[in-house]
Amino acid sequence: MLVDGSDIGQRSETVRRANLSAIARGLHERGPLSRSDLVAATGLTRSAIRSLVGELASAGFVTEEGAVRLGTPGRPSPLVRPDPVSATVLALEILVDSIAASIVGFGGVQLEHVRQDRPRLQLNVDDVVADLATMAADLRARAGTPIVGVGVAVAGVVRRSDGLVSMGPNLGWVDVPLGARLDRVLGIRAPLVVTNDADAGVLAEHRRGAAEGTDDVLFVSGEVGVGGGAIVGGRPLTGAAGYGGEIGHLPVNPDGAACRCGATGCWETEVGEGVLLARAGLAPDAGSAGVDAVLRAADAGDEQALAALAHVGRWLGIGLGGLVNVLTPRLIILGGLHGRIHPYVRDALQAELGRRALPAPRALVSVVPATLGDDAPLVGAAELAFEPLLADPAAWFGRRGAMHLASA
Amino acid sequence: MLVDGSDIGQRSETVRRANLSAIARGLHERGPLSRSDLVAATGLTRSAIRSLVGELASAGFVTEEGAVRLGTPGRPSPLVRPDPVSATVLALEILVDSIAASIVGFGGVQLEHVRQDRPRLQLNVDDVVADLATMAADLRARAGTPIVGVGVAVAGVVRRSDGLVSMGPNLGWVDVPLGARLDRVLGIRAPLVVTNDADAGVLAEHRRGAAEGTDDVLFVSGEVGVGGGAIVGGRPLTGAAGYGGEIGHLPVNPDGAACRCGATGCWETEVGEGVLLARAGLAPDAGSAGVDAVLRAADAGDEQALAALAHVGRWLGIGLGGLVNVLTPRLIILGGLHGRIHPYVRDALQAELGRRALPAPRALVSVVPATLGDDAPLVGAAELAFEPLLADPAAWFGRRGAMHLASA
DNA sequence: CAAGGTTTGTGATCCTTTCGTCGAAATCTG
DNA sequence: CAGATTTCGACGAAAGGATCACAAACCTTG
Repeated sequence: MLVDGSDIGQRSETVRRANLSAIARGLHERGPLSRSDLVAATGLTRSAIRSLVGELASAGFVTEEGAVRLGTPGRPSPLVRPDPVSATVLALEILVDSIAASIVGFGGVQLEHVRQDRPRLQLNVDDVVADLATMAADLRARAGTPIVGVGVAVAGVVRRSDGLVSMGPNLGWVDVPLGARLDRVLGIRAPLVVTNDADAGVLAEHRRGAAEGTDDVLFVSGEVGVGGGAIVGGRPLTGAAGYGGEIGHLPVNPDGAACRCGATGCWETEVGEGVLLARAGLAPDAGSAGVDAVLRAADAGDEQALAALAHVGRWLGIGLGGLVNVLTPRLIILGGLHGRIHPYVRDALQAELGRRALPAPRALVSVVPATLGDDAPLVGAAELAFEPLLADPAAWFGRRGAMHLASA
Repeated sequence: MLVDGSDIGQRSETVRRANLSAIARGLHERGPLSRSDLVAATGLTRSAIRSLVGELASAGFVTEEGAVRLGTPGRPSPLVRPDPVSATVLALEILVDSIAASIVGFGGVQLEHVRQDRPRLQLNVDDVVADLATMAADLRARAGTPIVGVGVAVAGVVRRSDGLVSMGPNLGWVDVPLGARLDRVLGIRAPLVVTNDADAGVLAEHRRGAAEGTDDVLFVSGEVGVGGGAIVGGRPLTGAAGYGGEIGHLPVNPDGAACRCGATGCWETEVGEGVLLARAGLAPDAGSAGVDAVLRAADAGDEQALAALAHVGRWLGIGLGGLVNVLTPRLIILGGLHGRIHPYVRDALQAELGRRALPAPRALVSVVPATLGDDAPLVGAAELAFEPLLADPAAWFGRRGAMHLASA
């Protein structure tokens, strides 16, 4: 019997929560701000800001530093600095050829970081979970900070609600209850959220990368498969149940090659790593080193390599054209494989994009390579893990996150 | 220097606005509710509801009726009823073969309605604008109600910010400043918003049609072209600048037929009306009557008609499969042509959809025909026009909308 | 028909949170 | 050093919902 679900009745306490959240979010996303910056940013009065900042400070999340004089007249405003060790999150990443973990502090500072390259095999779930748990325990011991959330980015189709990986074609996973398993093994009493690697990637680029300040973004991340994530109107595009953005399986050539998903002619079958390698005359599973070889060959003027890149570029443009018509992003970010080959495929891509996309949306969009590299999903997972804290900082005032306890 | 843009500082007056908005929206979308229903719906106290409803009542937007006894123990709660004539909107629709106008009252009641069929020609902008103005003036004179907003749905690519129709292939329009022109001609001092017909359609189905209560919806409306609109996470999918959802121009067959948009192999070229008619052996411009003929022939077992329908059904499934992977809707609504042929293409569509969509999102989605018919865009335009009122009812307390004035 | 239970409306008062305004403090400029 | 500028800190004011007690209206039961 809800009127709107979110538009539920508001009370004065709601206001404080929202304002506290706005301040915490501002500090987390933009770094240290003076109190007067916060006044300007929120439109609240100095009195209100003082009270709110004071609350955050006494809870330990921020510190107030003596005013820095910056040459302007008037009494200088003290700097409010998010304290990185007051609240941290654990971010985990499961990609096709590596797993990684990091601990990120409030404000976005990476405090600890480990990456473990893995042979590109079908990764055994038990091994991955166990290894991540070890890595996490190690990092936590080193950092010694309270954990307020856990974010996991995985190369697969993920149901947000419970972290079920319904399908991870490149990992060989089917219906793996990753969220539940990690939650049990890690024993961290803080919210855990699992998401698709590209969805995490676009969040990362939006918060701390090429898409800062842009509210309509499409992120395409090509590795073995092609993943995608989007920000639409400033919020992540997650469809029902939190699946969503599987743009690699857009049918672009229905009578084309068979795809690992069972269909034929998915976008992935025209722009994936395997296609590029095969068309360049290499083994489709030559991996990252193979891609390097293709690019070197192209630099040297090798016809076959250039043709392979042209093919991928053209089909990138075709698929992106369709996606531009549907989603109208202002920015398309190419990550992973496609970020690397961007300089080589740019012209073919743009030509085809110009042909496929409708003029009006076409005029708005630009295509750029990603700026965060391999760590994008990890950064995004961390950002996602911070969400509960940022949405309602007051809820964390009592408990200082999960320290070292596994019991209820 | 905004912290979030929307997450701007909140104050106590924000709370009242939000609560007033929640009540107004609840009444508009659900119809009359008792005060105790509102208490349950919003989570506010009886005192608060009393005060808020009182405010709406004294502004004239709602009336309170003597309690209806419904057999349950306890004091009966008076019914709060939105007053349809207290605030109305003007909705306009420009489709390929008809234009229409209606006046819709608060609560969603259609008070006046006119539709004018037009020969399917390139519609002259001046004529359309003039005719709509006449229709609107006529309706307004008959209704005599205050207008709080104007919504326009048009079969074209629309920039929301200013109502520019950048392209209306089936109308023969290019870069028509429809919003500005209508605003000038109508002379109504109330917000005017222009939107794509399919975007309006999905909003209508979401509020008052097949998708009530479903937060992830894809609406496909086939007429001469193929339009689309989506609701994602409860909110309309409008990309940058308010373009968006042009799913008819998804490339599904890059080496296929030429599309009116200039590209080749757009979805539209496989599932549009012209394709169905041509494959059934009729003239591609036989229009609605032609479609009827095809369906009758199919009923009679005509091979060619059945094959044509099978073709469209198959390609519908292909395109929808891709869109399911990207957007993960819970419901796909087929409107216009595709709603009419749904019974005939269902099997081919489902078969192909099952093959193209990934299992997880596939399992969530169902495909149904639209329930609102030709008026869907009109209803959606009205809903959109109500948005300013619903978002902040208090802003309308003083002025009772625009009555009959054209001056500033 | 009367008594008791249940639900809701009403009004007074309290609590929370922000706003507005004051004088004081800290800095730059001339 | 005086003046201008900007901010701080603190106080009371204002707004709005919550709480509580009580009355009203309905049902059920004997």
